[in-house]
Amino acid sequence: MQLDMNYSKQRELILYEIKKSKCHPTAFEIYNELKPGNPALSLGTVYRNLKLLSTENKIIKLATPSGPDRFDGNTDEHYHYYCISCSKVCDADDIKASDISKIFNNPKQKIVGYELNILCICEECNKNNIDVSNYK
Amino acid sequence: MQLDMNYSKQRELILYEIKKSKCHPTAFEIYNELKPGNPALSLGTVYRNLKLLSTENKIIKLATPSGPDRFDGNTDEHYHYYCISCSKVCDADDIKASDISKIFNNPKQKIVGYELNILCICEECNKNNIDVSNYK
DNA sequence: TACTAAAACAGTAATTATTACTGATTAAAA
DNA sequence: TTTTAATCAGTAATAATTACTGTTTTAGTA
Ligand SMILES: [Mn+2]
Ligand SMILES: [Mn+2]
Ligand SMILES: [Zn+2]
Ligand SMILES: [Zn+2]
Repeated sequence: MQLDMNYSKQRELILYEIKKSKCHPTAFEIYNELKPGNPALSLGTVYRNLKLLSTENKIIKLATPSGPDRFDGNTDEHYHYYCISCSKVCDADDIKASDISKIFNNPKQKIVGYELNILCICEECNKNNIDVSNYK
Repeated sequence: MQLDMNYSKQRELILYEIKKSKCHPTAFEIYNELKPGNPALSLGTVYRNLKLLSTENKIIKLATPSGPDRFDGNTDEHYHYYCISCSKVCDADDIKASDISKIFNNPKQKIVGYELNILCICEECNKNNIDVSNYK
């Protein structure tokens, strides 16, 4: 895995962990995953590298409707399902930026990207008949 | 302005302030706006009421790509431009939920809404020729 | 390889955003 | 009215994130 930026053992570890993960982990989740095998790792290092990696476009920072920021190793522009019941974040692989841009008519702003969270009840929560009247 | 929930002077003030505002203020901005005319108002009361008002669907809580939550007195489903240079949030009035729903094919999840932030350089920042290579 | 400078580290402190607690006040219900 | 429940202000606590500091690691160069 190429960093294209200054190397450190920790930076490589953190990037590898995010790339491997499919569940859009938080900084703290990444830290907890790596800590057992790397006891000297500090949470500050995780935060610092997540910020650096995202400004270098190696990863994407996701703001979700509630809770801490999440991180995504898939840097292709794509969008997310967000379950309002269990807060799970899943990729919406079938929606493309070109589809979204189609719904505009001549915005005055210069558009540089989209963040789309599709609020939903995920399959699993739906099976469990979650009462959803309290949410939103 | 009807509350349809327990009344308090502070609750009414806060709701009125959000409804009046066009700029999607943060809790702290609302507090600062109201404090001079209401010296006894506490920030905790602002947070508590913002949470209550949004669970009662009187207002909407907005998560933005960075910074604290913002609040919106317009509860019609609508979407936002978010300037990556100055963090300004503007309504995207021309995009409808039905337009967004069109771009799906049979999601497994039960969709309950969308949060779309259109990342952009706003008109004003664009005029000022903001260098944008450092962003995103 | 050895030297130097820059970057990154761990550990900790500080800051920001938000929520929880407590005893006093206000609103709603009886 | 009297009673009960909700809300308040003020404060403390928690969660998320960033900043600081002295040490270690990496990178550039002789
Ligand atoms: Mn993703
Ligand atoms: Mn709005
Ligand atoms: Zn779920
Ligand atoms: Zn701007």
